[in-house]
Amino acid sequence: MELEQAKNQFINLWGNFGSQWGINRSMAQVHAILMTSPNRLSTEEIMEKLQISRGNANTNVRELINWNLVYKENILGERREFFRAEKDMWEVAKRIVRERKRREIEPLIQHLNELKTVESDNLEEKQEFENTIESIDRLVNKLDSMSNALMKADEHAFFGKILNLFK
Amino acid sequence: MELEQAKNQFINLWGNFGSQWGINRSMAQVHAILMTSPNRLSTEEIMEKLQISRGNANTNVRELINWNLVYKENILGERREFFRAEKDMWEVAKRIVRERKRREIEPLIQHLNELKTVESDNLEEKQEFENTIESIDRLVNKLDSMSNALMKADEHAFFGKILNLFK
DNA sequence: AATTGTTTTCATTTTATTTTGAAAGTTTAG
DNA sequence: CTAAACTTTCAAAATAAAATGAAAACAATT
Repeated sequence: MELEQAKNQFINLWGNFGSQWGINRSMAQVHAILMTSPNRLSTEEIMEKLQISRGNANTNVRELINWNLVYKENILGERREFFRAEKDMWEVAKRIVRERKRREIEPLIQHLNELKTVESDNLEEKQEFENTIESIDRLVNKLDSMSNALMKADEHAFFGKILNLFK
Repeated sequence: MELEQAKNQFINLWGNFGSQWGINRSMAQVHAILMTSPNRLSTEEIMEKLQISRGNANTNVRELINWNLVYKENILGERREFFRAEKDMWEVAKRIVRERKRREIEPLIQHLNELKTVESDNLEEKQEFENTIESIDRLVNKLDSMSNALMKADEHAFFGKILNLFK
């Protein structure tokens, strides 16, 4: 396949994939274009290549910077800003996990805690509700340990070996 | 907190959480109401409790059944259908992972494979692109092994112990 | 301190997604 | 067979989310 065509397909693919996981299409596409570009790009170039507006490009680049997936990078003697994506995908994955945990899982745990004990005359319903919340809470904590383990997996080579045992 | 209030908060919480992860709000809410109900519910009751239309209730119950998170369950002598949610949250998590893998990750792997080799005169860009795709491919496969391992984690008690080492 | 190049903001518009509800379809039972 | 009970479908409406672009803000340069 021709490179330009492949890039377009990839931008498309990554955009769709993102939106299935609650990341907006443009943000994923900006990420895609930066990931596949050998050099840093200006806002102008991003707008151009993705055919999106200045506001859209700006917002999503900044959002990617918040997620720590993209860096601002100056070019000597150039006034405008250039952007470069983190290219180590394992690093990217870790940062996404870290960020979604912070933004979504931790608040979820907070809220679940508040729902752990309720008052009611209907003992059966009360029990059922508390069981459900308790069960979700255990799950969330389990997933939390797992993700912590995984985030450290690459520091501990033997973890990778263990994973393969379960294949 | 009073039970009814807590249930409402939970429905809300679960609905929001779902939509951050690409599951639509009503579907997550139907799931929530079924998870916290001690008895199976009819479409009518779901409509009533969530204040949603018949079409909406029907569509999302069926979708949950497709995801294998909800069962149709008859009551003797009752003509209409009743629904019950899987209550073991670890089971729920496994089914969601399995389903999203099947629906989203496997097609992604397919597409990435098609992008693995490209033709271009611009060797630097070609290289950069191939590296990125390769890197994503490795990541996706790594995550795939991990999720396979995790899905079996509960069958292998010692895996859980290992996870804790990384805490 | 005025000009120019650049970034950011945000009210409005556009697009995408979700929900509705009436109609069509299906099943059950007399 | 057919009426009643119930489920499914889907075009249209409502809502939510994302994108636009012009104007404001900012920063560097003269």
